[in-house]
Amino acid sequence: MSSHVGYLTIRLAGLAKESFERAIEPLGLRPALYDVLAVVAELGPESQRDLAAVLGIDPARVVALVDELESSGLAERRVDPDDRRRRVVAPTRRGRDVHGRALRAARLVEADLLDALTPAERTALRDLLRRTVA
Amino acid sequence: MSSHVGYLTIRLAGLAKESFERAIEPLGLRPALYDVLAVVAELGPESQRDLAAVLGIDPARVVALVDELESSGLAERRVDPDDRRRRVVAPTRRGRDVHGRALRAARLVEADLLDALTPAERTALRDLLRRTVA
DNA sequence: TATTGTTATACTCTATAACTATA
DNA sequence: TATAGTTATAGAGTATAACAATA
Repeated sequence: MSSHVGYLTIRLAGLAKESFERAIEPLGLRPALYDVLAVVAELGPESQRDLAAVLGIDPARVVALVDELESSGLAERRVDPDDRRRRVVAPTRRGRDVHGRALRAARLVEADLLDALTPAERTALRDLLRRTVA
Repeated sequence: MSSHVGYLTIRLAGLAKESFERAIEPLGLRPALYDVLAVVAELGPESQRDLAAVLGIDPARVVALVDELESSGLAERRVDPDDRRRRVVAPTRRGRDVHGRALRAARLVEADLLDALTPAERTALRDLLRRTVA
């Protein structure tokens, strides 16, 4: 319909998100769960408050997401001995494994998404997007 | 966090959508309402079924959206005399006016979004996105 | 008194199926 | 019987405020 950058970006984001959802669904993940798992797997254990800050979401949402990760055995809460109000969220061994699989799935989705572009064009697109969101 | 195209695209789409929502909110529109109004204003009157097909949404959703456009005086339903099951949706004069204002607001949002890029880079980004979603 | 996490509530958006009226 | 539109219902996702435990 329109070929404005805003419109095209929203459409491409929709495609990317759908493909990503399909790719991580067999791992028992949704994008929101992936985000939490990725932070604790890549940045190391974090308190729920810090997780909320990093992810830019409300601390109340983190509760339910960590509940899910915990009940599917991908992460666990540990009470911080220095401040017993804090629950530090850490990935389990299986959580790390699933995170690795999800990362690889994401790379495949990305390659498929950019199928029509040459390597040089992919780099150009990435750089333009990076400068625009910065 | 990540600089994958998929992630950057989802972030940029979020920014674009938020800015667009803020820009059209004073006009009494949300993105879904804007989409319907844009189709009837740009492509001419359409049946609700055709609207659903063009927009890629369920006909049941169109009902509520057209209800809203109608009650805010931006569009109106007319029974098709040739097939009295069909309701043709047409913009009112005020609907056309609001659509024009929303379009201009969208152009400002777009310019603001691409502030960091040169004109040549904006064109390049648009072309790369267009080829990727195609 | 302030902060961390939790619970409860409500609100938006959307998907689905059942229903009506016309054909 | 098939189609256009409508209504009702339920589900996911999220925002908000009140609450309990700890500092």
